[in-house]
Amino acid sequence: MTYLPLEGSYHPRSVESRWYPIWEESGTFRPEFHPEGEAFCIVIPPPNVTGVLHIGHALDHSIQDAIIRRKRMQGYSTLWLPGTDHAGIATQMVVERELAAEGLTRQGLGRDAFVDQVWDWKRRSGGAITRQMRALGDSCDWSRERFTMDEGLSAAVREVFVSLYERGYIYRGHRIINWSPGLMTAISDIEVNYKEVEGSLVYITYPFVDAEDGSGIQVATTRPETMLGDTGVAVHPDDERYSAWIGRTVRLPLVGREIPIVADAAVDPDFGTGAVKVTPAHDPLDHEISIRTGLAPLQVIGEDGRMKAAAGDFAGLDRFEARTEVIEALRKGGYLDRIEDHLHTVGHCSRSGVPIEMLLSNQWFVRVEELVGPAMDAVRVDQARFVPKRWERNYFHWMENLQDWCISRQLWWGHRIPAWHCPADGQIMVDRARPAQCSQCGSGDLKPDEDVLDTWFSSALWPLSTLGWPEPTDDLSRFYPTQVLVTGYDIIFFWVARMLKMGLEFVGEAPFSEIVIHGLVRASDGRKMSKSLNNIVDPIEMIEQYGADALRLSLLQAASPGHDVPFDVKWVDASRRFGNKLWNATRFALIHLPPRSVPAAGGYPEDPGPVAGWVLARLGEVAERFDRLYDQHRLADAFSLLYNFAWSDVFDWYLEMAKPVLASDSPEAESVRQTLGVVLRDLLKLFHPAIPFVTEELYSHLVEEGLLIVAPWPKVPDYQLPEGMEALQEIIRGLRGFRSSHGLPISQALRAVVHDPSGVWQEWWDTQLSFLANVEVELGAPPSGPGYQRAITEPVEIHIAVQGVIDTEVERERLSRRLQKVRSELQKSAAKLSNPAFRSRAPQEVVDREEEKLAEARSRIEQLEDQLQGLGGCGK
RNA sequence: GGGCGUUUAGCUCAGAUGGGAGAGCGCUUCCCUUACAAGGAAGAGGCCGGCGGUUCGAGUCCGUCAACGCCCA
Repeated sequence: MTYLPLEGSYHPRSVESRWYPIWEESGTFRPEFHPEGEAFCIVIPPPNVTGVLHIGHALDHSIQDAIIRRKRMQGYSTLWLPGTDHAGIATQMVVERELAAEGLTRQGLGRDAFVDQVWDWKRRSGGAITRQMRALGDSCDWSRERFTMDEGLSAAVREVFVSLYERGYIYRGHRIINWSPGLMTAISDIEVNYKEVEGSLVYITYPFVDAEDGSGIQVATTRPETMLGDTGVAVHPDDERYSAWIGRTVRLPLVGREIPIVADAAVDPDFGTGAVKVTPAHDPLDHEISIRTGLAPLQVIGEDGRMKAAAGDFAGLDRFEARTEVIEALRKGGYLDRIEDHLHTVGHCSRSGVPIEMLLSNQWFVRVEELVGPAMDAVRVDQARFVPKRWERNYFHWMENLQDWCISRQLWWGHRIPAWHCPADGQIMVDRARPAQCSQCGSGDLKPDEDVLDTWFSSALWPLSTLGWPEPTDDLSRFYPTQVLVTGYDIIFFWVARMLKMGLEFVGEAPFSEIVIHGLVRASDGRKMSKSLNNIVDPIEMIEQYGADALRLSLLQAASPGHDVPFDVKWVDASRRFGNKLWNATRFALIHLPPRSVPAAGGYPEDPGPVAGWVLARLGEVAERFDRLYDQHRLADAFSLLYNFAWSDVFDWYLEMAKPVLASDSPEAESVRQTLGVVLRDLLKLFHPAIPFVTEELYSHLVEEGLLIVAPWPKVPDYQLPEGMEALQEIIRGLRGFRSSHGLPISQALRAVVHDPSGVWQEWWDTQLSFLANVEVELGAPPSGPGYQRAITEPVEIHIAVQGVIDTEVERERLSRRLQKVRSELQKSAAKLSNPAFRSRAPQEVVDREEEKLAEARSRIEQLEDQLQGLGGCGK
């Protein structure tokens, strides 16, 4: 293969388009690439098949890919299992909208034809997600891609449903659920958005049946139309205002029904009048009260949001029209006392935007009581650990307050509930396949259940079903339980908890050992991204503009574990600039090294000189800390550490210090050149999990052979930190500061005499000072007389020949400022040390360090004062 | 009402186990030095939300108050 040199600057587009197919075709994404390695598996939180990736996915995937790529390089048999979710409601709506554009409805089409349409739609547009994932660089095993409606996964759903039913954990019940009149289906809590609404509180009198004077009990409600379905009035048992009235009967206005006043502790005496109307069919709390007090439910609002026949004169009206009409009728009848403005929260269907109805409905439920215990224990005993740990508190809190889970949905797109009804005798049969006949009456005329399952039901099985369960597959035994789950805190309840419950119930093991929780990506002002605020950032646009690497790195660096991530394009730009920097550093290396000459592993010099030794020692130190942070999933800290090391230690210091050495024919040149190669190679390796494309590209120019994606993870040998590097850096910074404050440009060469009474000077400093500070030095006694200015005092004295070019006033200011600083340091140390308690109770090493600081400050002050005095001599 | 989180530089945020306040961006000044001006060098800027406590020592631990945010009811 001929070698094409690197372009002069970094263009993410051309680099990123190249590598993905190479990686994929080389089989590196598959666990089989490392058949002997220890298994390491992450299942992806499946994105919604109807959707496109948003910036939150980009964060979620960046973290997963960063974890999986490092493990792959460490030799694990890694599997990142991709897939998508069928997203019942969302998908059905998308297709219905499409049909509507052609003037069609799903009802018109019929169930089977409609479901065919959805599959067709999925085939046409379901690939958007996977294309975007490739653009992001996600290194998942596409050969194992799964979809929740795949046959295998559907079989898992049926198996679980039937098993849970047989164990008595699934039942059909008549309970209060969230109902969307817009979509005509039960919906989950997550699909309900609570919004503050300016409503009103309506005070109504329900007259006592046995009172001649028309007196009665006053109730307050935000939903007067529901009074048509009232079957009682409840007060708190301890409420003295009403205790005498408990047991009396009132006549329901407009309807005439006689209903009792009952006592129940769930009533809030401070709300309204303290007496509440009880509508068991339309309010969960009322429903509970009705069960305790024996009040019968009466449904007056229908599933279409219109009043039912039971609403009498109001039947057929829309629920909001009915509200107005009821108020009017109450007014006419003299039952209406007053109406107050009232701010309250109303649940809206997140998909259709319509206010939801809580209503009593026949639905399928999962009883959670028995499933909760093991799922909590698994977290309690660290079989599954939340990272950061504090999220387990939220988890426990939620698990302790669980309600039975309504799993049926009145949709057509989804897993059909494996139940059959016998019209003859009403018998319901649950089975893996259609029963031949009714188990009770023997009739062969059975009707399948019309409903489908909540999408979360299949999501709850994701780690099991994607690995092949209930079949005893090789993947299942090799990769279950998985190692890490990466997801946002917003779905701990809806998803993570349910996976834990199902995994424990059916396999007896938690599906993952670590649950890495990240936050939500927010706009740079901290607000949520939303269409209405018009502040949504499209990750694909970011990729086109700045490159996937830049997007990934900026997200990873900004995402401290478990916290929300404010997003700013500026960071992406900063990351892209980092890519350019890395690019150019590699170009620099390739000036001094033949292309593809660095070994894929090892190659560290045995006996580096001070410059190479320093950077190698730092590399080792940084790599170790980096690994430690990484293992704790503190990726933001890990990559920030690496970023700063790369830019400051390697690019700003090492590359610069390498230049004069490489230009010389000193014996050190070879190890500096060699080190240049291995340090850059290791940087590329360490950075690869975050910025896979650019690192792979640069690696291909630098390293002999092999792909970076599967290159061995760095193992840096121990190097002693050479003496004198920090002192030299201090001297260079001092000289640069001196130049800067006196306006002496770097182009102006300076001469200096170095007085080194303690003999710390190292010969190699000469070259570096000449190159990095443009100062030629000679060792000698401190020169006396004018024409020299002492610039640095620690650890040596440097007297710069200035020949009258410096401004003594400026220098005086500079020194005074420094003096002030050192004096305050001295004071601090002195204060500490003069405290006898400090000396007696602090550890000896802390005291010693303080002593050192004190001594150092003293000598610096002396020298600075000396210098200032010297200045005074040359006039001001 | 219950639970959780946040409060550190102009902005956005790091600061394990208590012991010399940090990064990125922004700002000021200088420099187109042969990897990179998408760059380099120097620099300014902080009663670490308030109060109280523990401790020889608190940004860090405890209590309390305040503001903001999220979740649940």
